[in-house]
Amino acid sequence: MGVVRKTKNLRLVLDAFSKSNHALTAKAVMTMLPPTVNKTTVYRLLDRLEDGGELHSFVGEQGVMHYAKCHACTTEAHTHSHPHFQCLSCNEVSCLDAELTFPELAGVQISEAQIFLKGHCQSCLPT
Amino acid sequence: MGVVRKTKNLRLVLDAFSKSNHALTAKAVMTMLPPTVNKTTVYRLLDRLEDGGELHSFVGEQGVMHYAKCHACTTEAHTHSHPHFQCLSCNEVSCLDAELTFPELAGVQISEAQIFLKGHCQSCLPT
DNA sequence: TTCTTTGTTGCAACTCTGTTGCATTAACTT
DNA sequence: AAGTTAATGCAACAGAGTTGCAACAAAGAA
Repeated sequence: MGVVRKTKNLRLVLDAFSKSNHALTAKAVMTMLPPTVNKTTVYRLLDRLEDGGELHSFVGEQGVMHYAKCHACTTEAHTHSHPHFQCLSCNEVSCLDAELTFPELAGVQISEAQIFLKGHCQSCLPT
Repeated sequence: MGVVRKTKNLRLVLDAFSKSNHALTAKAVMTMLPPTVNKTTVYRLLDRLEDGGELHSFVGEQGVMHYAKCHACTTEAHTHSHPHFQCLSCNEVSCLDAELTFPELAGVQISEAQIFLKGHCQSCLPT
């Protein structure tokens, strides 16, 4: 039990993430798949891929789940503590290659961090 | 136009935030109010208080909106860029008094930051 | 190849957070 | 007190995500 089958839909979802270097919502993935694919299937595929370590997820704008294929992370070391970034011009969400360390904070012991940054990406910055 | 009236419900919501030093969800606020108060009213009160600078909001766990009364912030300078913290034991969400500065990150210009940390609070840490 | 097992998909219904339009009520002004 | 305008309740709705179940398809066994 627990065997993940490499179905056509699963491959299509992975293709979608390979094509765009950005993070995608379930809704965004659906538009990149044949319209015959049910939304329940998409949610389940994303869950499966996350469990399998091929994607990681984080809460983005408006509390909507985003999924991304992280190039820096291996299946073994899945410390997705890198920041995520949304450009205020093009609205694309992407992972940033940076390790953030936190200073000692008032009496609390930190074990996880979710950092969501907003600003302007390289393509959208005035030259 | 635009006059915010100090109604009974508005005062009750503010009281709820004064009583707990933690961030509250709309749902949590509802349980602290008389059950006769409609949920729509609660959402509107929270919006009003945020517009008026008495509360600030942020996306917490599971993408759910949290509201908090921040002691460090004045009405003029509402840079709610401080981190928010959730204890993995007691699940309470609170504001941390810390200013975070970000290092230069690969080609992007950062203007906003949402930091959500998880760990263990002082009360829940083994002594 | 065919049978059987077991994982996958589609569908419909549902949960949960949050919003909107509209009629009614309550606060503030004069 | 009367008029104005904001606040409230209600019902219906919207969007993200989940669940139960029947039908289907992939992988292995015979």
